[in-house]
Amino acid sequence: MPELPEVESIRQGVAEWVTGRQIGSVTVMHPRAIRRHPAGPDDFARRLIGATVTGTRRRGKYLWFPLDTDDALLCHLGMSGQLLIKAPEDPDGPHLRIRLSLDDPDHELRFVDQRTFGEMLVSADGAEAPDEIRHIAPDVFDPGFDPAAFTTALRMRRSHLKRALLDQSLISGIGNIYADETLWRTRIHGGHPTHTLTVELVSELLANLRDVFTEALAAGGTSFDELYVRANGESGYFDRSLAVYGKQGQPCPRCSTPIVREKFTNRSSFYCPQCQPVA
DNA sequence: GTTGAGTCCTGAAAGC
DNA sequence: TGCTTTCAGGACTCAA
Repeated sequence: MPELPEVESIRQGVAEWVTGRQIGSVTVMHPRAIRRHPAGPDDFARRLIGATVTGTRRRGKYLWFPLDTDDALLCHLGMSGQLLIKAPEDPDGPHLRIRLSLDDPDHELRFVDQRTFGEMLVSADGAEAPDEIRHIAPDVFDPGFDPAAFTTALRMRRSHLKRALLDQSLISGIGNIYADETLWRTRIHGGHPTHTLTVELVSELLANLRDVFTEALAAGGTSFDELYVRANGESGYFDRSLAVYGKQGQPCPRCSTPIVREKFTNRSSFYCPQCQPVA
């Protein structure tokens, strides 16, 4: 499940292979992969063919490839999306959704997505900042991220903390795994009312979030199965460092109390009932 | 503004 | 063994 560290690992992995490369051909194997490109696969391909990729950028879980046409190829990996650099002669595999050939005879870019929650689209004039993600807030590593503004916005919410952390219009890049890990490090329950949070606690939360992301990025991301791999096909190994996510019944690394799993906003949440008492 | 439910989808795992 | 059901997740929509 790609969250910020996984998406950033993938961005770094594909950058050297696509930057400066001209797109040769585009094949859309599954229409759902471009469902937010309403003009259809022919238009999708027409806008890409002949364009040169000028870089790779990311905001939260979205990444995009600015093009020399001022358009951008925007991508969200959803639950199971992968961007892979492959040799053209490598077998397609059953979940190949989009293939982009480059002016590099030995490599091509493939969008592979088992569960088809991921998508690509061409954003018109989106090279600098695609319109389609203008509602996505900066992530914690974005130079435009304002901790004071985030703290104010969070405390003005009448919601629960975990739900707010997963709201990409408030802060981006956080998914279920890193939300649970950050909450555990901050010793706070996801159901904590946002309007009762102190400034100091939000500051501690953000510091822990940065730490979790930084450590995960250094590990190449979290891989539970083959659904997340880096551009070179290798798995990340941060799952070995997870304290609570997926650890129900196992001892809390801090106090040895068994980790609890419960449904929260239609998602599984994992927490230590001793370290993170219900608010 | 916020919540909760529903939708999309696939494949593994569990249940029968 | 084979079929059916459940589950996992992110983004989005919609009714309340």
